[in-house]
Amino acid sequence: MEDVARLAGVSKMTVSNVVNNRAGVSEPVRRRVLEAIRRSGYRVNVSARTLKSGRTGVIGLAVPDVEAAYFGHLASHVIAEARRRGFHVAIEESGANAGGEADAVTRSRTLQFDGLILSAVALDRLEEPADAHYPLVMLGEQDFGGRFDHVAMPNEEGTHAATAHLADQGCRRIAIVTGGSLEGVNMVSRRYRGYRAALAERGLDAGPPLLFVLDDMSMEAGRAAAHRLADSGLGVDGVVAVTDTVALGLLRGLADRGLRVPGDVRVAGFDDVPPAAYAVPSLTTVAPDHRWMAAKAVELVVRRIAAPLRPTGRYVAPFQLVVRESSAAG
Amino acid sequence: MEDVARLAGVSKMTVSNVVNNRAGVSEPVRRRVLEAIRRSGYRVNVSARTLKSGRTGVIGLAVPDVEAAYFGHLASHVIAEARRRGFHVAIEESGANAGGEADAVTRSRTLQFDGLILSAVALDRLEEPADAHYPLVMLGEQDFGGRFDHVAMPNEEGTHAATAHLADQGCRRIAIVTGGSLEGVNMVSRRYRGYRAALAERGLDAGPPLLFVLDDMSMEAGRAAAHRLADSGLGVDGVVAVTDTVALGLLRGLADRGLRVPGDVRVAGFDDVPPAAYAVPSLTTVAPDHRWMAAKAVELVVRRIAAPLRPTGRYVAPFQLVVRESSAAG
DNA sequence: TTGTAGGCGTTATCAA
DNA sequence: TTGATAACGCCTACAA
Repeated sequence: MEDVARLAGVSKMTVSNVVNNRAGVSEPVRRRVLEAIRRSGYRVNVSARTLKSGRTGVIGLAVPDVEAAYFGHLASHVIAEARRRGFHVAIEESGANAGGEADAVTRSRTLQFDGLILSAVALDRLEEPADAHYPLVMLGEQDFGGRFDHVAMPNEEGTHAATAHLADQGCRRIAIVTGGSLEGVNMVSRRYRGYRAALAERGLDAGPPLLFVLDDMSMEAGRAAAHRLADSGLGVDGVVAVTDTVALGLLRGLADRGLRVPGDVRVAGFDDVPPAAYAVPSLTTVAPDHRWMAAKAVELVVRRIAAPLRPTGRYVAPFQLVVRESSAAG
Repeated sequence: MEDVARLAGVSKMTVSNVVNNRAGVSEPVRRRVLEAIRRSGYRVNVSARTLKSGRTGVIGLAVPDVEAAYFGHLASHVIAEARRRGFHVAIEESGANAGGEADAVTRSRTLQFDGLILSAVALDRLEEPADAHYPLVMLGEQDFGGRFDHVAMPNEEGTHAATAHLADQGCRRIAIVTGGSLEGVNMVSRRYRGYRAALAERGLDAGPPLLFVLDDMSMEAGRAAAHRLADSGLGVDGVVAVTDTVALGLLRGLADRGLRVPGDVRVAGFDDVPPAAYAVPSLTTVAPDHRWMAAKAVELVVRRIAAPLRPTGRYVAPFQLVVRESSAAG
């Protein structure tokens, strides 16, 4: 900066004013400075600016697993929306466990992200006594008792719609394939509740034999569940999967056992990840409005960065049930 | 930091020494300082440290599209390897075009990433006169004339192996579905060359009618290509797809037209993304060693950060041809 | 309209 | 083994 100032024959302060487009710099001086910047290849030092201002202009996005299709999808929307608002996004991987998610918060502050969007799957009790007002927006399904801004998925509503749809297509023995804990309030328990409610309304069986619980929510686990389901002799004719990833594994596992979809079994997923539309058969699924969620989450962090003490809010994403081949009638 | 120093009754410098695990601090003092840190909730200010040291400890990873399965896959390996070496990874989206990729480099320097791994698909002539020694590692397929460290895919070798395999399975009319420019040296032209070579060795047809060029390399484009291919009357019995994403779209498009895979047409892809194993039918594909590539790329940036002037190198990833249902014999 | 002084939090250097 | 000082590059506040 000093070099530029010398080259242009002005002070550092004038250079700063030009760089930041501040008023009060005469046109000829401004031009001299810009020329000097160009010639010297000067570039502002973000660290110095950050040190002074206390802001980095970076929003963190912590997701359980960057590899999962769903998160790539989400990330691209968050990046776009943040850019629109003049922020930059840094993606963090938290691992799908409470420790990793708590670490992500700590790391986010250490790295001085101005705020963090945390797609939490495991963290239900987050303790942050030291600095309770770090701008933190929860994205996901758990219950945080109103302590954080929270963009939620339409978990119950979505699964309810998917289950009801399968029933409407003629399914009578509808299983659910899910993972994680059915205790407490989280994605899994909420989706399970939507499934139960839809079956109850129609007087259809629900009970444990139709409940398949996975160790994790991977494609491989979905595939294994399909094998168990096919071998169970339960006469299952419909399956609600807790996520599309699991559903895609299911489709594969049912194919392994020679079961036709939708001929023998109808399947519905949740998320509408891109591969869902291209699977063979294409996958019926609950499609939350990801763009809406991303935009909302970014809006909330940005607002909270500006006003750390404003009251928190909870917002549920709108969704559509996208009906495709995997649940076709007849 | 001053607070901590006061609390522990030492100087800021001693606090710094304790925080950084430097030798030359007596045990009792160290303990006092750690206790003071704990009580005060002190956290180092990364910006200040960066300002002083000129290093952020962050490596950028610029990918064309965070949404593509392949890049999520890659990113998770890069993150793991970087963490092992004490670096943090920031993921950037460049858009699959030369402008976006050049911007990614500029942004990387503005944001003061210590180095950048650039998965370039469009950038063939990168000009950076101002600061030619920014640690930059190219990941991908283009030819950079030895100006950068470069981790390349086994493009020709891989496609050659896939094409030869289809021929060995009995295919006689093998098409290729690809995208982008066949001019110059890039991923697409390299893969095309591997395909031509394998066909030539076996005296099989190649020529333009069997070449399907896409506008982009999306699933949707792959699907559309399958429709064109099915409607072409060319009697195609094998297809080499330039990527798995395209191949998965192809499988979908062939299903749309009632063509059975592998019964009527055999298909091979490139990348071995996770969904490839779970597709119906599961996809035969060229599987470059992604972990190896990620590790190599990180190793190269880290080395170049330490020694900006060392000579550049080019490294080609090892690969395996993973044979699955989509190319089964008979 | 432009310039000067001081400080953001850290660490390298050198002195005690 | 510990501490004082200066400097990293920028920006706020104030003075000219």
